Amino acid sequence: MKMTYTIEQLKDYLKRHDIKPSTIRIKVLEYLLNNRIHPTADDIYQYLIGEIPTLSKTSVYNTLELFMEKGVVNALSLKEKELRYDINTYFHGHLKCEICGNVYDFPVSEEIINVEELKGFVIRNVDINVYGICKKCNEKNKEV
Amino acid sequence: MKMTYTIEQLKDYLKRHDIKPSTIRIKVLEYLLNNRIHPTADDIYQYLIGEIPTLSKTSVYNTLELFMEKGVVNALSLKEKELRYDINTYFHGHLKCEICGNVYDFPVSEEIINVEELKGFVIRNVDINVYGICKKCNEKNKEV
DNA sequence: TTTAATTTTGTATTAATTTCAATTTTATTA
DNA sequence: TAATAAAATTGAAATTAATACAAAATTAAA
Ligand SMILES: [Mn+2]
Ligand SMILES: [Mn+2]
Ligand SMILES: [Zn+2]
Ligand SMILES: [Zn+2]
Repeated sequence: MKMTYTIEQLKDYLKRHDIKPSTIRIKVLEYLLNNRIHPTADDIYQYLIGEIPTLSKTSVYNTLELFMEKGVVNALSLKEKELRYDINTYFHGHLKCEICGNVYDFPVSEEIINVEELKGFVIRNVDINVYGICKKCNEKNKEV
Repeated sequence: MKMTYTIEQLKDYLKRHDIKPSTIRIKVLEYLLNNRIHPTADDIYQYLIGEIPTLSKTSVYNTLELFMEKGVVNALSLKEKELRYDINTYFHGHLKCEICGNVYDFPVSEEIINVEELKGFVIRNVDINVYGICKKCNEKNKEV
């Protein structure tokens, strides 16, 4: 894991989002910022248990719940059992490769929701999820 | 429930999708065609148990699984616990009202996925999910 | 320090979905 | 038609991500 943030930066990030910094919250934030792979709660737990041996999974869930309330992360509801979490809250779409399981970002125009049928709706959130095969896996397939 | 399909029509619908028609499959299909509310497996079960008292929930799941394989329905993975099922497999978006819980359709241009970043990807499926407040609930709110 | 507030933990619970073997129904063959 | 094979359905148990919640630990305030 590339270490690109100081503890002070992480603390400030949390404070700016109205979150009191605790060890666990700082570590979860650090993980999310340094691993932009749309991890599941378990991904985060499995990594952090190596750093905080007393960590409970409930704490990871609590932290992510708080992060969601404060707008630090978005949850991705893809066609899979577990939720994934995204520290990038800027409007964008997701592609899940059904071969390798990776979830990639791609840009989406906000124009999508400018349709007559949505006039009168209050839009709080938009999720664009694409399922298919990523470039890498596609090229690997051709070789065979 | 409006009854708009004859048993023969329902049987043909299944046959055209390479599905052997059984009583349960016909009933589930009929429910889906007549109740375009994006129901959950439990919605379907709760209604059909009144018509088929011996029905098991597993059969509803089995049927929906088969329907998905054969392209009769799509599953909607919204930000909620249960999956919903949609007999309308034509490309369109969904809006979930966070007040009344209803899920509405809206048209989406397929242009969305024509972005440079998706070149090289094989796209199998696109989900557009919007969360907010529907017109009805919004107007009800204003009154208060 | 003492007390109060907050955070973290661990266990139990929930609930949608899946698994799978047994049973029932339907189709095929003799 | 009866016997047999194949397919569909059932029901109970297992799975598992997420939640509830009270006790314990940590941190902040008085
Ligand atoms: Mn993302
Ligand atoms: Mn729909
Ligand atoms: Zn891939
Ligand atoms: Zn509504």
